[in-house]
Amino acid sequence: MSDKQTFSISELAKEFDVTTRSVRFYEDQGLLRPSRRGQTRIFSSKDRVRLKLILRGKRMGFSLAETKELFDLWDETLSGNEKQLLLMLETLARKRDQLEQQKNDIAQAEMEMETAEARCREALEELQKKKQQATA
Amino acid sequence: MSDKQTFSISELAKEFDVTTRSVRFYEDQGLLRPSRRGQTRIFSSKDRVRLKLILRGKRMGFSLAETKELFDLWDETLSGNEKQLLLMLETLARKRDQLEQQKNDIAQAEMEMETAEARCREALEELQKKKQQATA
DNA sequence: AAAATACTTTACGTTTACGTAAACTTTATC
DNA sequence: GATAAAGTTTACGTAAACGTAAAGTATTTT
Repeated sequence: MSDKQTFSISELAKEFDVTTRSVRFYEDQGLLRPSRRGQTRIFSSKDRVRLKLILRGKRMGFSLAETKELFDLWDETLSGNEKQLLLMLETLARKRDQLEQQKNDIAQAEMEMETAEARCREALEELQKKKQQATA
Repeated sequence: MSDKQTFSISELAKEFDVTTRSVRFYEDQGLLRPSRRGQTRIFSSKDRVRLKLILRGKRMGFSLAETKELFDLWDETLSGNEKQLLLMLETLARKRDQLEQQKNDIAQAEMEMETAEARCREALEELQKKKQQATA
């Protein structure tokens, strides 16, 4: 199934639950590079991986431009010149800091949500007591 | 320092490194509710907390509308009626699922960045070897 | 061969989250 | 009392990420 070689635009759109409009937009912005049979786009499994990365990036709050930068940088990195390799390492380090920040944010949010939930449950119990008193 | 009771718009903007424009915009959208002395906004420490939450929300990929919903919901929750309490609990549960998803995304991203970094380092070592061969 | 289906390009519209400028008031400083 | 500094409202502008037609092509199904 997933080791399929090529994909139509609607196959990808369906699989990842996005519109074809979005997929075409991502190509427009240089994030995907499908080949063509006539006019029709043919997406490779590499495109598929990239689409997955794009969407994960979005969920993590990355802009398309940021994601594109990473893609481009990685492509150049593969060309194997030293300067590009070092640049990539720097970029990776910065992104890691971002991820650390996000993990902190999430941890904080989780804690606050736990205390919020606890308060809700307490308040609910209070209400139950009053109900019982009313019936007594 | 931080137990100050009131804040001017520029104090808050400076502390959180945002523009006054943004702060006013957040008020416009109903996320902050400063009082006034004449025309001038006076922010409470509650507003300050909310601003912090807004910005963390943004880093986590939340829209202002989403954050506002949470604020409003929490305000109504405090009014203590049962329906609101249950609604809040539901909402908290959904948000938790979101956080789980984000944690997964981050974990994945971290793994991929590690392998990317490893590849870079390998490629660099290759280059070093070739350099040595060239000098030999 | 007619109709439905899937794809295409072009292009204007929309929402979010502000930026930026203009014109004005209030408060602090020299 | 002038002038700078910090605040205000009003309003138009903008970048990002698509939505939404319009109008056409290509293929498949009936």
